[in-house]
Amino acid sequence: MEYRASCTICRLASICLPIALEASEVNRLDSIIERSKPLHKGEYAFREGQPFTSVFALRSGALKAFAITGDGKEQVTGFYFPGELFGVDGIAQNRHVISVKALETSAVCEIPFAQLESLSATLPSLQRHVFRLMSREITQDQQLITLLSRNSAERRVAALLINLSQRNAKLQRSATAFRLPMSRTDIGNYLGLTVETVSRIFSRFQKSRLLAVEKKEIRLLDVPALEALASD
Amino acid sequence: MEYRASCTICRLASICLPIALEASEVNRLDSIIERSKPLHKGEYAFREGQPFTSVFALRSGALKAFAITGDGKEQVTGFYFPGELFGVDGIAQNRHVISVKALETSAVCEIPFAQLESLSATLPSLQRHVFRLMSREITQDQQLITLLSRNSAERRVAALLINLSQRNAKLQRSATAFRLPMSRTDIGNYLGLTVETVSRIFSRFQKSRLLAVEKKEIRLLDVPALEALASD
DNA sequence: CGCCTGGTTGAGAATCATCAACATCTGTGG
DNA sequence: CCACAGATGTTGATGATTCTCAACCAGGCG
Repeated sequence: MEYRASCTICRLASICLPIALEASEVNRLDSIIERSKPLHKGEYAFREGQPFTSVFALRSGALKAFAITGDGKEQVTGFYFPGELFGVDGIAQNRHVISVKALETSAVCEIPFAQLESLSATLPSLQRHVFRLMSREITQDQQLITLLSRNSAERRVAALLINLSQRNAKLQRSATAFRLPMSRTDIGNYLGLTVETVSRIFSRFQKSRLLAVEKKEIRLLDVPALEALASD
Repeated sequence: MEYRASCTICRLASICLPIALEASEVNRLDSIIERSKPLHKGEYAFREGQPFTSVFALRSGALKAFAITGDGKEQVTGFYFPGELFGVDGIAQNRHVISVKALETSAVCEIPFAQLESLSATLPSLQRHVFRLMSREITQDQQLITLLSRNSAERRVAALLINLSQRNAKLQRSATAFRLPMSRTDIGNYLGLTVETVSRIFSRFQKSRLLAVEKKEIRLLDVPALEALASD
């Protein structure tokens, strides 16, 4: 069955945890990774409050991360695509502070953290890589903070589209035509906007020929203009 | 001179890196830490773009972290208080992606990262602690994201005050009366608000007896009400 | 003393949220 | 395979919150 795949043959190996590891080291990493059956849409990788035991890597599909706020509402804190690591939020307090659920059918690799820790201690490049992945998460969060802080709705949406485009490119997929795996509601929630505003901006961008929207399928028609909007 | 102090006698040892280390281990950590002369107000611990070589711990004073946005403006991403670790933003790309400068005279401990890495490999509890500190940074960033996402100006300010109060408490300082080391402009920038709005909210909170403001000195008069405002 | 930075307050303008109606899509069971 | 219900998305009208512009005040420093 497909989900028994090993890191050695995973086509994401070059952007996932095994990066910078020797073949023999990959095998050692591989041996501690658990691959369970795929997550269907709406199923959870883990939930907020749950004890932290593992970090995860996404092999296929798409996920969203979210927390429940004081007043019981959902707050989307991020989306994950193949090759990306998640679950490190739980290290600090030994339990997860966010929930992660599947936006579509997704395959995840589970990496028991205790074993990753001991393995890291003997594989300096792995240790460094784990540090690096966590640091990247910090960088991304800070970029989102910057985005949410006092930027117009248009800029927020443009920035998200450019970001998704870049992540698609990294996966050797089209940087200009892709499917948004998340709902408009999730996008709005993530960007600190209402659904209505997101919808209006999509319409506006479409009218001004920046992109073509057909339900969840997106085509970026004027990437430079979107980049300008996103970062000016 | 005071800045030659060692971890062993540092009163912050219990909340800083040495936490959970044996005495002999603390000595090994201590031996790699460099303590340079204090940073004066406005001086930098490091600047955005600078090669990443070390992480830092703040011993005294207060710092602010910020990035420069595409259009050349400052974006404040956080404040640091004694016992807190910073600089881990640089790990991912081997150079710093934010700048950190002193809001007042501050003493920092510099920890060369290469040495911290090798030491971590032989001290499991240190490795775990570094992971933990990075994870905490992620958690904090995500809380800020949640705060910035669609929350009223009042809630943002209340949440910051509560957060500062808690961090003060952790330092054995008063949780209800403290000095804001940062300017109103910095607060606004951090919270995604204009200076004027911050100022108005302080006035409003003062009028409704939630707090007493005298320039930078703050007294929280009704912590429960502020907490309710912050997290409802 | 006067300048400059940082902070406060006011009035008007703009952006985005809210409320509401309607359209479309999904998937479930008949 | 179709019909329908609930979820998801779009569009419009209105209003609130916060930004912008502007004046003014206080304190620190040459």
